[in-house]
Amino acid sequence: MALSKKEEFDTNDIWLADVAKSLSHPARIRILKILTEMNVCMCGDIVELLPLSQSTVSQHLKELKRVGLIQGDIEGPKVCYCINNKMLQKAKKELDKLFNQVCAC
Amino acid sequence: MALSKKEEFDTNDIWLADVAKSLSHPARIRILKILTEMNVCMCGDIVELLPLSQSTVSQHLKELKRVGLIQGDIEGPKVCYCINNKMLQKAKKELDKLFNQVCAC
DNA sequence: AATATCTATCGTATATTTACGATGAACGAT
DNA sequence: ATCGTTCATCGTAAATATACGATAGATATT
Repeated sequence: MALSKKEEFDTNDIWLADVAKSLSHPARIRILKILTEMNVCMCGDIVELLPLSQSTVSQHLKELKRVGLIQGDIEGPKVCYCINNKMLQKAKKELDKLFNQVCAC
Repeated sequence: MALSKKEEFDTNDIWLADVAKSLSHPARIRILKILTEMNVCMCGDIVELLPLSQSTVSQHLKELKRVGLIQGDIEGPKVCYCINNKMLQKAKKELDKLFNQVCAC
């Protein structure tokens, strides 16, 4: 694609698009739900619940961490993942704002 | 990537992920806002407002049409694009549901 | 110190996305 | 009938995403 033009858009639209991107794979939506149900859990727990390899799950976790929707705290050899409520609230708020702008809801 | 595993997930999660994917580029978020402001408009109008070529804008419109967030009605040589309120409402509702599930909002 | 466990990262293959110019199809106007 | 306008699609190139196995690093346990 030569050069991405994404950066030429509005900062907030770029951020919203980025949040949407992090939600754009069913595995990552499932991971958010799992982390909510379990409160906290390790990568290995999630691997057992998904039809994906450990390395692939790790990549999906990385993507969710990148935008800040989840956190990972190292606990010895394990990594304890959990929801980042603050960022999810922000995401919800901004998505709501978008939908209120573009849709007569 | 060999084979995509997306289809092995829950149908609703797949749909949500697909909606999120359609929102995962700032150009497409901007297009939704433009269509709301203008009520209806042609592809050419949008091209003038974005730093992208006509063919690229056409692709983005196609992606939004694919998930049903917008509609395109042919009017002679022109195509009249507009917001699909019904689908945006559904998207908003389902995203709300997700956030209410995964976040203590 | 050696071992087992857990997870991130590397290397790799393939699929998809993003971007553009060029072309062609559809239609209105001359 | 020809011309101009509008837009989708084709062909193409490069970037990014998805998936896996293998490996390496970190830390508990023995």
